[in-house]
Amino acid sequence: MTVDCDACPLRKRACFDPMSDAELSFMKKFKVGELVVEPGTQILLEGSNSPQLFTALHGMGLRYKIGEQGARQVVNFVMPGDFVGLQAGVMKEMGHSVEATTAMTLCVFDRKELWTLFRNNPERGFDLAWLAAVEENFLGDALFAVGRRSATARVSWALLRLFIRLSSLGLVRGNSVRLPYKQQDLADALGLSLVHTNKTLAKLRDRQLAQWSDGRLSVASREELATVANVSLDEITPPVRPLI
Amino acid sequence: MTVDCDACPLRKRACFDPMSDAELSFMKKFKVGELVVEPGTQILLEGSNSPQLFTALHGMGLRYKIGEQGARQVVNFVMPGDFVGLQAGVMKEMGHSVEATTAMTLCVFDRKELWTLFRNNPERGFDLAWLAAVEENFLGDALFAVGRRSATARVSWALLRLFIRLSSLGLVRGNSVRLPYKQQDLADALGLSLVHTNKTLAKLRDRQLAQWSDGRLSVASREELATVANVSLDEITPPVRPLI
DNA sequence: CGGGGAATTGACGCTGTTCAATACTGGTGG
DNA sequence: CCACCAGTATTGAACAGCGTCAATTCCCCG
Repeated sequence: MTVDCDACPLRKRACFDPMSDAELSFMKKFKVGELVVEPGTQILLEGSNSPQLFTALHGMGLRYKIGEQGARQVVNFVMPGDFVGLQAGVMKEMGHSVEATTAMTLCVFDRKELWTLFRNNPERGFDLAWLAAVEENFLGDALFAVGRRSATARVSWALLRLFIRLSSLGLVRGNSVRLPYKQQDLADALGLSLVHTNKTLAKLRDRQLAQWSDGRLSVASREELATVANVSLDEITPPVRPLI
Repeated sequence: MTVDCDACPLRKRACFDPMSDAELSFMKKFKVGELVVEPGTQILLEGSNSPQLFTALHGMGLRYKIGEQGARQVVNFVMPGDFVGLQAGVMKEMGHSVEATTAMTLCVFDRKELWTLFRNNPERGFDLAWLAAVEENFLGDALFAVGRRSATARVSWALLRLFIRLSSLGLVRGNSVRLPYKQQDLADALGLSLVHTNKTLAKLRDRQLAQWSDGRLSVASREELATVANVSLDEITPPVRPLI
């Protein structure tokens, strides 16, 4: 009982480019199935060469790298609409692992068909390059945050970015949204220790800037949080992007 | 007096995929000229939408972001064979600025032709996605380095990565290579202060691990430097990649 | 009732920042 | 030819942001 692309709940979101009929019918062929996983499941492993590519449909996850001594760097958060496995599809292997944080369901594509995508559907190929460029752009921002911002600004930046991203997906109710990660995940994304992340979150809570507890994130004023994070709201707002 | 793609000195390098005759003839049409700039010249500006895309032919440069208070984060180093402007070509605007560190000459492409590239030359389109994926992969590594490594390991990682990269371009003579950057550039790439970068470089010099002075970098033993950097040599070695 | 994962909080100190002074270089104008 | 200057590299000293260690609490689950 899989979701038909015609009825895809993501397509209608304003944060994605509208899809032409031709593209839609191509996607229906391209999609070969669905993957449903429980929380904690590894979806892709760093260094592996998966035969399958995915687009997240429901649920949220993490992209991360593990270092020699077990240090973990979270590279990005996976949300509905995200394409997963581009590196495996285009290069030899993945540069990071992907893991489900909540229960997830993902559209499954056949890696071998990726090449026919580029040949027969150049627009979709262009879109894939777009996605890669957006990801590159984000990682540059993350690098800036980790390299050049204080702990308070860093945490503010991350929370605001997550909040706005979830907002564009239509998941924010009022001024709060479900954020099903652990403090350790955020710490590993920002290059901070768990303890200091916790204390920084407490400070933001005290200052009424952002409240994240029991898996829900509330942001009273995006503008104030942006001020603390030291970013302008529009440089943090993701562009409308293709859905694949 | 521009360089003809037939005679392109980069194409022969083993670090680039060989180019078919068809690809070669396409590149000759795609290339519309050359840009020659002096050291310090801005090539692309963050947030701008350049009508032109480039491939570095000679010389070296920097990709970087500037924050609100003038903080700078170097996002990558530009070397011969690097494609510059992908983000501008595929998204609305560049996510970072690009500047020439030395004198540079770059092949110039017309941004409007990018779309015909995807349509008429799917292999080249695929290659562009590949390049974007490689860049994404690198930024993930950089994020890991900045987020999770000590200053000594970080500097070692960067020097080793630069060294190996230049080595694959055939620029290393003996065990040393020209590295025309300032310590400030390296500091801004690694999220360190200039002072501490300087002291860390001095330590590596004392320990005979890496010597970088007067614009030349010498590495006696890649293995030892890799040990200090806490990486394996092959995870730091760039893949053979397409040249565009 | 017991156990394990996550969040929280305090104490302590190391790693890296900031401030500041010095030296060295090539370039410029008198 | 030399004084002067700006940019870069180097080094020392004081300080602080953040990491590490450790203890406690809360909560879910068996």
